[in-house]
Amino acid sequence: MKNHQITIIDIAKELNISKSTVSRALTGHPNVKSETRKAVLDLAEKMDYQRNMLSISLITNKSYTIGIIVPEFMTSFFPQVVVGAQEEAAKAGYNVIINQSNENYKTEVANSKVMLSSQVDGVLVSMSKETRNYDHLKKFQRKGIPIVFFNRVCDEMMVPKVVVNDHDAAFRAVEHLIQTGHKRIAHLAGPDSLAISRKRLNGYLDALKKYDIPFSEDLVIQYDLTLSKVKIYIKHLMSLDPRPDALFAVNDPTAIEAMQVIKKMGLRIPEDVAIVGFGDNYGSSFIEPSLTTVSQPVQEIGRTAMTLLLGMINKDMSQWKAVTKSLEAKLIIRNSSKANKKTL
Amino acid sequence: MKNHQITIIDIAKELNISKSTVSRALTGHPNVKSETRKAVLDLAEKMDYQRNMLSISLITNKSYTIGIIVPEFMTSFFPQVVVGAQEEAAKAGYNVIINQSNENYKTEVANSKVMLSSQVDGVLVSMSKETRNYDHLKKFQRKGIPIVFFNRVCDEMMVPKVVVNDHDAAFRAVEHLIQTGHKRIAHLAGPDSLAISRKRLNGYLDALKKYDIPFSEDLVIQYDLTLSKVKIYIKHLMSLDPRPDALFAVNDPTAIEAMQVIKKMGLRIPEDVAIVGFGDNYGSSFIEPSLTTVSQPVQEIGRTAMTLLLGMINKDMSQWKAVTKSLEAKLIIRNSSKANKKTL
DNA sequence: CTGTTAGCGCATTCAG
DNA sequence: CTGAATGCGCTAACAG
Repeated sequence: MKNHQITIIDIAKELNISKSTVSRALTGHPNVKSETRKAVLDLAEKMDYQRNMLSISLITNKSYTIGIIVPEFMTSFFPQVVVGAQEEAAKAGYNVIINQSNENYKTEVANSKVMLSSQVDGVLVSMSKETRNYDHLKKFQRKGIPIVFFNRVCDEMMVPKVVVNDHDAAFRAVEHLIQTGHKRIAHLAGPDSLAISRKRLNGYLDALKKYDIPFSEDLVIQYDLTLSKVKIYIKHLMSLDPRPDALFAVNDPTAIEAMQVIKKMGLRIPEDVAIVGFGDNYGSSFIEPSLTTVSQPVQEIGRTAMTLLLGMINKDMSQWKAVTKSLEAKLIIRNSSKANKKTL
Repeated sequence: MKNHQITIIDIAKELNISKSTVSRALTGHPNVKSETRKAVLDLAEKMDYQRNMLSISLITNKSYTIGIIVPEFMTSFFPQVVVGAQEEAAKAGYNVIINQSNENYKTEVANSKVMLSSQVDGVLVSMSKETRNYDHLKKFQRKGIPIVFFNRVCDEMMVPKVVVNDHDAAFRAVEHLIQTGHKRIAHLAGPDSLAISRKRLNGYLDALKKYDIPFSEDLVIQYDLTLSKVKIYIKHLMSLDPRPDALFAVNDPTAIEAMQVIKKMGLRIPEDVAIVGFGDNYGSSFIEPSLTTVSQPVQEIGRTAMTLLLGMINKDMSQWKAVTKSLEAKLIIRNSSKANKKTL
């Protein structure tokens, strides 16, 4: 267990010079004779010296670590965002520690405590679907630790956020269904606690409104994103009379689950029911029929959020701006929503 | 930028007692009068005190951080493994920092340096497909930092490893193809640098041998897992005369990519070509036709590897054992490999 | 150019 | 039970 670690002192002793000189040589300080520097560097290399970031962090009060809290890692969305964020952080010499809340409020609170005691220099957060109290997140603000939200953002907090144009994208998705002749469009929506659910729902409602399609309460179901429940809702929706001729799902996993159920019921997609999802998750392009969906610039979301965060870290708090970056999500029309035969 | 942090000193001053008493109270040391302890705890809570792990780590020479190096985050495999590993680490009070090598040797080396300077207490590694030199990983061993491999393991190093029974699973996959009447079975294999590629290839070869099917060199292509190249190989394979009647792919992404190409060529799956993949990645169950594949206990791989690692951390080096845990992967028969008509 | 000193926040001796 | 002193590995300010 005793990790005997090579330190600056070892190098100093070996070379019979002072620790500070070694430190200077190692950190590229100008005031070092070039031969001394070379000797130090060579020996460090030879002895396999690795600087101990812990002590540096302790002194500089910077850990060069960014915390990322995500709700889940099951679908391709969050891992992809993390990839983008990580790349950007690495470029700037920052490390990333990742915690997943498992869509669970308590875990999210615990995660944020971990981040705090790990002395992260900043956090990227996408909230769990359960989160309705934001004290644990506001704590970062209070402590002067920059926080940036992405995707599942917190309306209550005045901090930078990275989202996609959910409303518009949802609007266009539903508009597309309308324009291909669909009239009874159901919407399997997300929980009201998430702003993205509300925005997508509003996009749906506004599209109906624009095309004078009466809104029918029966056709909208808000659910908690537990995929296993999709079956119940779809069976219910498909048993309505008249049956919906299209479905707009709050995200791709929901849409894909719905498709399986619908296919098993013997209904044809898109002839009987057209489907549109949201997210362009992995698999959406090769499910049969391929899923019409809204594609989000996933990695870019991560990169943008991280860039925003790193910007804050290097600026004074007084200069922080609570910008909300809205990235472009665009509709990808595939086979699950071909024109409705009856009307074309 | 000035993160004014609340320290033990602040609490000590406020309560007019010594720092050591505060420290003792906070760490649950027995020798503290219970009212003093209560006062400290209450004030700490009120002042929102968070212990600074950095300094503790510096003293104890333990960072309570585990590094995980994975090749990629695009498919569902590694994120899922990480989920399992993280959960296990969290239970034991450990944090996880994740780096992806991007299937790139140099990045992997850089990652391992980061881990080292972050003073991780241990590392979980799945190597990039390019990695052929293991010095950067052996360095952990030399420094007494426990290392556990999973999935993409290093044969040269005597350390714990977590894998699945690749050979047997591949054998059974190919056996299944043979038993359903296929005779010309192609194999799109992974690069020779990865042990899993070799094991799966050997499983393929042994299955052919057992059933006296002559091995044809034409039918095996090793490739570097760059999905965009699959098209070329499949077109080539399908142009052979006689055409292969089945394909065993080294992993699911490869199989899925192959299926798309084959379908576009106008061939029917499984009638003209049966397909079997490996991994049971996300999407394999709902691609059309659904993909016969080998399912791996993904999260369990992560959990097992982390358990092994944590075990080492708490033991003396002399007690470390280089066990190789082989988890059970099992064949899942779906529609991409139904029996060959000609023979049944 | 180089050495000396102080101290980051905390746990842990050693004395009371 | 409590306080004072030491030091983890390193950087930075201060003297040469």
